[in-house]
Order: sequence, then C-alpha cells, then structure tokens
Amino acid sequence: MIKKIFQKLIRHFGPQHWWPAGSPFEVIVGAILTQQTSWKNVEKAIDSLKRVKKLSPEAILKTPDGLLQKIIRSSGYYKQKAKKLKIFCKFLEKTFNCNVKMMRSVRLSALRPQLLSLWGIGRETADSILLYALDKPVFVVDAYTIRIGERVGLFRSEGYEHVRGFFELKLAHSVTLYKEYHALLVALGKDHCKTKPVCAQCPIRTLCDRHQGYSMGPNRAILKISRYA
DNA sequence: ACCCAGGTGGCCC
DNA sequence: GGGCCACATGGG
Repeated sequence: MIKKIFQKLIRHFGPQHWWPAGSPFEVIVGAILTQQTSWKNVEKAIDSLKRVKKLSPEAILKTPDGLLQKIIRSSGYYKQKAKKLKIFCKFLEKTFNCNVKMMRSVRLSALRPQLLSLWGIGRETADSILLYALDKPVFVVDAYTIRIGERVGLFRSEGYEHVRGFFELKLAHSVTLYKEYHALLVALGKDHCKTKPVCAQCPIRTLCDRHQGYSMGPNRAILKISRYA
C-alpha cells in the first residue's frame, strides 16, 4: 500500500526536485526559514542573504542580530529565525569548525540528538537537515504526512516518532526514495482537498476504501466526512 | 477581511 | 503525554 501510494503520486505529480539549493548549508538555512512559512517567502530571504554575501556560517555569525533580521524579514518570524540561524551556526562553528562536510561524517544516531538539542530545531527541521542536506536515511514527517496517512488508513498516528518509524520500517532505507516521497506528500497535501471537502480527483483515492479527503489548517473544520468508494 | 504556509518552544494540566 | 498560544510576512 505504502509503495503503491508512492507510485501513484509520482505518476501524478512527477519528480519534485527537492531541495532547490546550491549547497548543503543553503539547504539547512532553508529548512530553518521554512518553518510554518511558504517556500516563496523563504526563497526571497535566501536570495537576500546571497545578495549581501551572507549565506555562510561565518558571515551569519559576524552579522548583528538586527541586520540579520532585516535580511530574512520576508520569511516571517524573523526575530526567532535570526536567533535560530545564529544558534545553529554557533553549533557548527564549535563542533565542526563551520565545516558541513565534517558534520556529514557523523553517524546519524549521534547527530540527530545533537540537532534536536538546539533551540529552534525540532524534529521536522532536524530530519529535513539530516535527509536533504546530509543525505542521511531519515523519513521526514510533517503535518501533511500524518494527516494524509491517517485519512487514508495507513496508520493511527501515535505521534511523530511513531509515524517516522512506520515509514522507515515499510520502505527500503533509500535516501532518494525518502526525499521524493516526503516532497510528494507535501505536493498532495498542498494541491488537494484544500477547498473541497472531498476531492474526486485525488490521485490516491482508489487505494482507500474509506477515503475522507484531507485538508490542512488546524482551525478549519476538518471536513465533513463524506465517504465514497 | 479573513485564512494559511514544507514548525517550535513555552506554558499548563 | 496532549492542548493552547505567540511568533510574522506575503499571497490567495
């Protein structure tokens, strides 16, 4: 089932080409800035950082907080995010001498707790960094993943780690597969059933006998459950 | 004028 | 462990 979903999604949406970035460090910056924020706004902020030649850990550490905030303003939550970037870069400097390559050489089981211990790096951000910037085989879970999986009857969510374990158990430990799968779930979540309670066009509807549609938005009525086969 | 986006930390119970 | 809240810009 989980493989079938992937096949249908990739047939429907095509490869997503995540993560659009020139360097692993840029991926990390993007992962932090995109927290609860549209990628469009994040791109602007990253472009600003590039324009002023501050897309490096060394440059960010040297930039005063106020200025850094101004540069990344478009990504929202800019005060918090400036602080998060600083904290991450400080960690990178202290632990790996600002060398992302060196960070990449650390075992996944050791690195993940280190990332999670940083203020501003939660599970999704840590896992996005591990997967998309460092090529570690971690399945990234986000709100779409949980919602879609539950609606479709894949699992009854018992929290982030449970869902992550579920995908990692059922799928081959393939970095490229994980990258594409997560991106496709986001594409599905964004594209479908946002305004309509039930999407007759949903590319995976035929896989679920109790397909209920899914929509995002914590406050939005999660829809009337219209069921159809 | 809403509503929401590729979350997280800090509270409270 | 879960439920709520602040954080903030830009686009529909």
